[in-house]
Amino acid sequence: MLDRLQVNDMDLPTNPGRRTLPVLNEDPRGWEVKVWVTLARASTRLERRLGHALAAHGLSLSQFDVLATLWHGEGITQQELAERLLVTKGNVVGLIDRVGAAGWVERRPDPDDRRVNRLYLTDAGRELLSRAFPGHAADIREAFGRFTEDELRQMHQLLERLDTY
Amino acid sequence: MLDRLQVNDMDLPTNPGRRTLPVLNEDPRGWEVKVWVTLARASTRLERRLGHALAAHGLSLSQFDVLATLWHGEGITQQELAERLLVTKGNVVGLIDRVGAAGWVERRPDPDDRRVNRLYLTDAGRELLSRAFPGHAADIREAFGRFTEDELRQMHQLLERLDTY
DNA sequence: TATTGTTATACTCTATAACTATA
DNA sequence: TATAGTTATAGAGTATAACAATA
Repeated sequence: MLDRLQVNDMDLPTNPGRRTLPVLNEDPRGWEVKVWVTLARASTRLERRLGHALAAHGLSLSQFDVLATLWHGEGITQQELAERLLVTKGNVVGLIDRVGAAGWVERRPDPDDRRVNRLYLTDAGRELLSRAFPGHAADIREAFGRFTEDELRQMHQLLERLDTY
Repeated sequence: MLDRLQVNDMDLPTNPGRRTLPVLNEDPRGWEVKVWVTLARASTRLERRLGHALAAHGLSLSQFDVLATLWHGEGITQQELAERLLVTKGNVVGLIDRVGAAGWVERRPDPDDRRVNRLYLTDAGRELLSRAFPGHAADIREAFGRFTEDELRQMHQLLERLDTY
């Protein structure tokens, strides 16, 4: 497994197209900023690591998200996908163009509403996902390996509440 | 405060109150994947919200990170900045070019090692940061507003462990 | 009129790698 | 030889906005 990646002449984790991470710890009155900094940093580092692993399959993290979303609900519209991925419908066009060009996803016109495209995994897409997912899940489990199940439940509950504020 | 964000001609749910984004919940044996999905989603949503607020100051989240990092340690080298932001030194050149062009950061040659640049906030940069930071911190506090201090400590502790796995 | 998807534009960020000038 | 920074390239993601087709 790869712990670090040779980048340039410097050791760094990787992942394309995504943001760097925050760094500001000095809020005098509360833990909120500290928690956010740590959250963002942990998230970024995991994104880099997972993104790098997925790159071996020719997938970006965003593209993996598209495929995994379709895996759960084939036949959704581009608009629905946009809402789930928290991006605009304009961005979805580009995303689907790319995974479509790779042959993993296809648009099918909705017979009842001619404005709508419904999205489906191709056989190749399903196959790719079933090839990529196990390692991906294993990487995630490794990252969380030091937590007890109780702690994982706790984390999940806290993050759900944060996500729905 | 903004509850929804006007994106395009679509209302993008800045807080859809429900569904999980990235996207794979079916790991039969553990909570790890679920926790990661929730973590990534919460992080993404907060990034979007905070990034949008910072844009009012002409700052991207990454640029804010640069400024905030220098606020903590002016005089660091580009290489050191790269390590703190978890990006390559090549990427740092672009980052500093941009915040430098805006007049917020300057490179000064190290007198003892002529390969090295040391980075400093300009007065404008310091002023911008002191203008942008309070609202930024307030947004963060608002996002974490539903947690008790005890829960915040808990979260921080859990995320620190995750970050250093 | 409202909605779905498309197109166009501009910018930011990231990855990779070769290059320079120093040390 | 090794290190700090630069340059070059390519691509991905995002934000914004106007547009066409359809409802």
